Amino acid sequence: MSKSAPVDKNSHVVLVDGSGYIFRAYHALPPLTRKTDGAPVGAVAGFSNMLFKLLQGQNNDARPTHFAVIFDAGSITFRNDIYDQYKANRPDLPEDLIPQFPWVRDATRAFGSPSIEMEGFEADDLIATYARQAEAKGARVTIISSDKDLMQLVSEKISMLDTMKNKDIGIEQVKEKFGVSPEQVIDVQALAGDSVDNVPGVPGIGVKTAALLLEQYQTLENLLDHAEEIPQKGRREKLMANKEMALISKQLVTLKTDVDVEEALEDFAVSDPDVEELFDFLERMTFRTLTARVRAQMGEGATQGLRKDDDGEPAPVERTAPENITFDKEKYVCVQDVETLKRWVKRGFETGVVAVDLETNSLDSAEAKMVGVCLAVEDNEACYIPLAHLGEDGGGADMFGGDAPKQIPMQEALDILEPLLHAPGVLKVGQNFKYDLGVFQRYDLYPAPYDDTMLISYALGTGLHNHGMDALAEMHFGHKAIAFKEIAGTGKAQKTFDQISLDVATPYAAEDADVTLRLWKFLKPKLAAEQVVTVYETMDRGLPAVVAKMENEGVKVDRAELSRLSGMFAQKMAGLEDEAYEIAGTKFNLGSPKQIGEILFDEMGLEGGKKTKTGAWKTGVDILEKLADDGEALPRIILDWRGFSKLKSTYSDALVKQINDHTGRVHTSFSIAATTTGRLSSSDPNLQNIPIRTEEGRKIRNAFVAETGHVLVAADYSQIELRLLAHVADLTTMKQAFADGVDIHALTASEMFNVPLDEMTPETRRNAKAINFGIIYGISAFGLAKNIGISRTEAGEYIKKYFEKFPGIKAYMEDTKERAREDGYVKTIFGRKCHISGIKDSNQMMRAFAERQAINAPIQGAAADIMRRAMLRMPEVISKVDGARLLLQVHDELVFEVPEKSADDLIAAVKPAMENAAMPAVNISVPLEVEAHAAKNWNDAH
DNA sequence: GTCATCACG
DNA sequence: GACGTACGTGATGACC
Repeated sequence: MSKSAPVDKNSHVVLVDGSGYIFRAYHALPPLTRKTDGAPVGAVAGFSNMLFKLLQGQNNDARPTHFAVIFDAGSITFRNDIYDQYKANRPDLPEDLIPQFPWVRDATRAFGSPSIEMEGFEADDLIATYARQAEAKGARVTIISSDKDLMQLVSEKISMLDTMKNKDIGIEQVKEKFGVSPEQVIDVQALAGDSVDNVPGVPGIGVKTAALLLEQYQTLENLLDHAEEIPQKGRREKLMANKEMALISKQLVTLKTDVDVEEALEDFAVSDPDVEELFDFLERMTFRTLTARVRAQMGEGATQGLRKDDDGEPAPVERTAPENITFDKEKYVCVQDVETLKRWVKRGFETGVVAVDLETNSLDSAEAKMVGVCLAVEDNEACYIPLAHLGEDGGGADMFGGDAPKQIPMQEALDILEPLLHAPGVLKVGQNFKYDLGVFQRYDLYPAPYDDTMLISYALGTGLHNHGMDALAEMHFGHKAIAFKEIAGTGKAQKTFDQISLDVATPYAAEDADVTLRLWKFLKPKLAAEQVVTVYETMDRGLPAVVAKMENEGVKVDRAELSRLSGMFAQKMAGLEDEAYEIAGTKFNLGSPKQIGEILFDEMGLEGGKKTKTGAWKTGVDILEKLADDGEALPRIILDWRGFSKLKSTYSDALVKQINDHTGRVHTSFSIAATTTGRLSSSDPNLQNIPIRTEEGRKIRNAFVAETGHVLVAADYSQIELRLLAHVADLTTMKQAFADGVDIHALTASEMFNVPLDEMTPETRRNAKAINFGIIYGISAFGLAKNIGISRTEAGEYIKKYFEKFPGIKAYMEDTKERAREDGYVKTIFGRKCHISGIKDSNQMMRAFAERQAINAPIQGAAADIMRRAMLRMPEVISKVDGARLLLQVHDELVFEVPEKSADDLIAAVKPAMENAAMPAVNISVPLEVEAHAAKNWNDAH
């Protein structure tokens, strides 16, 4: 199948570590199953996608000229003759991975690539042999793998590529990892050993120490010869006692570069795959998306395009749209007269389900004007109703007046649509419907009932993918919708939708509605199948209308006060700059971490510098704080400057720019389906991170004010996450403390350190508080130690003590991790599923990270669920208080604006509604408490 | 576009 | 005694 071509300096040889890839794909990718029989095919899918991309040359700057996938054959190799324990502690293969091995080889052949393996050799040895052969002929080599054992091969000509992280591994990256150049990697590995492969190494010597020793002695052999000269007693003795082990280890980690291979390198020249075989394979695996991609790439009947041309130059990537018979854009209709519109409305009443999508002239929903409306009632049966398109751009003052296309007058069209939008018997379906509802609200339309496909997808589970239309259409239908960029252009010259001609606008706009309706048909039934109907109905479904209203309300900020603050911050910064230049003896940019690092550590030569992974000096708060404590003046100045700079650029300057011209208020955008835990997020501007912790920062909060005659009411849940932890982990002592209204951090301190409550020092309480938070975050000794500035050992003891004093916590953590491993997700007490990826990762660090996420998600998620439930009830709750409006949500806090005289009424209504928001779904075994205060500005309302 | 930093819960 | 970590977000300026 593959053909032969000479390998020379113009060649690019790509060698894929097939076996390594399978394991990583298996752990990193969702457990996809085959549609025909439910067989596990996740790793095969990941592998096939990667092959396709690599052969196209998407991951590399140059396409391969020679390409092969190399596998391990069997598990016994010549290394077991050297050391019988080699790879002896490998865990058994996961059951659902085993059947995928032969299919991965099938995939390789289907894509027209050689599949190489040899009894008695690991894939790594074959790769090493071929790579060195190609290098000798002057070719460039890319090894597709992230296996550190292959890093010894890296050279000027040979590099590695980690396709999962899209990360190139060259000489520099190897030096970072091992602290030595590639030639010395085997010596480092021989000393440090490897627990994964069960390479013994020298006990007590790790990579860091090994690199240090080799810096001095160059080679392992030289080091061992001079072992008795090493000054440190421990190292000397270990080295002398383990010479033999070190040498055996070196043999184990050294890859063979002279395997008597059966296939010649030249025979790896890429050639066209057998199209029939390829599609046959893709169909067998039921890979819809990839099939569409391959088809799009190849064009109908064509086999070119996947591979290089004969002249060796990369062929241009063909941009053929996937021919997808299910989407027929020809059938979309542009509605320009009243009679046709009435017929579409009638169709909507007949089908009872209508996808609705608005086109506007701006992404900013507080600003956007309606430009057109789309409806879809059946597959391929969709229309676009233009309402405010401008004429062709032709220059002249009158350019938008004269030649606008024929359109139904806006108000007339909306009057015809209104009965449909408000009909209780017609379900309106949107995708990210919050946006459309926000615009509709400003035209006094309130579509209901409605479904939101983005939220349905979110309720089905978070953490696997985002829930935007492009992702959903691609994932479920293998369909790539027209991108807005394609019709409007990019950058400064980008058109707004009202400037786009109707023949272009119609297919784009109608397609979105068509896709939305199909997504609804596909996803809605899954809610029941996945047992998340209650999640969707009671925590998600109604949010778009509530949040759209909040965004439209906006919040008032005091422009003059913010400007005054900007001036004040600028003055303080200027003063600090002068002081800093004085000390440093030179001018520099205080905003540049790079320059700060160089001045502090290179020029001034201060101790305690650490480097980031990119090799720059670390200059974070913790580092500078430490230097300042040691009596250095400059770090303190930099920290103060940074504080003012942050306040000025991110808040006082930025907020003024965000004041809407028409409303005079600031309108944020809340994302309802963005986070993995169920929280909302806020952006443009982010109003969920307005300063509060420092005195200077709180001045920003002073500038968030109520209208004349009104006040802001801030209502926040007190320690909701800790209360939920006490509930879900069934922590008896803690639950009792909450019931009794005891200071929970003081209680913790008293339990942990045996101090009576009335003798508690603030210091002790603060430490206990940090531990409480740590538990919620999936505590680690290192993290706790860093946070409260104690040793890791001490932190470890605290944690142990905590587990003793609060039995239940340990069980909760273990159970949660177990659930994540078993199911791939964890659930909140309200049933929201949060997928945790990486929980089975072979990398210990990734796994630990996933475990902490698993522990945290049900707690943070339950708090988010409760807040969602509370928000959904707010329209009803505040309707009894005249003029009360919900403005903001900050995770455990709601901010309202209300006429001054009604503030007490509002608090009386809101507080119990929030406190009982978990009911009736879950009866929390600790009381939830809400604190609410009213004031003229947000700062004083706390 | 990515990184480092820092604001919030 | 080697790894390198507290959970969830978004905005900024510097730098490539």
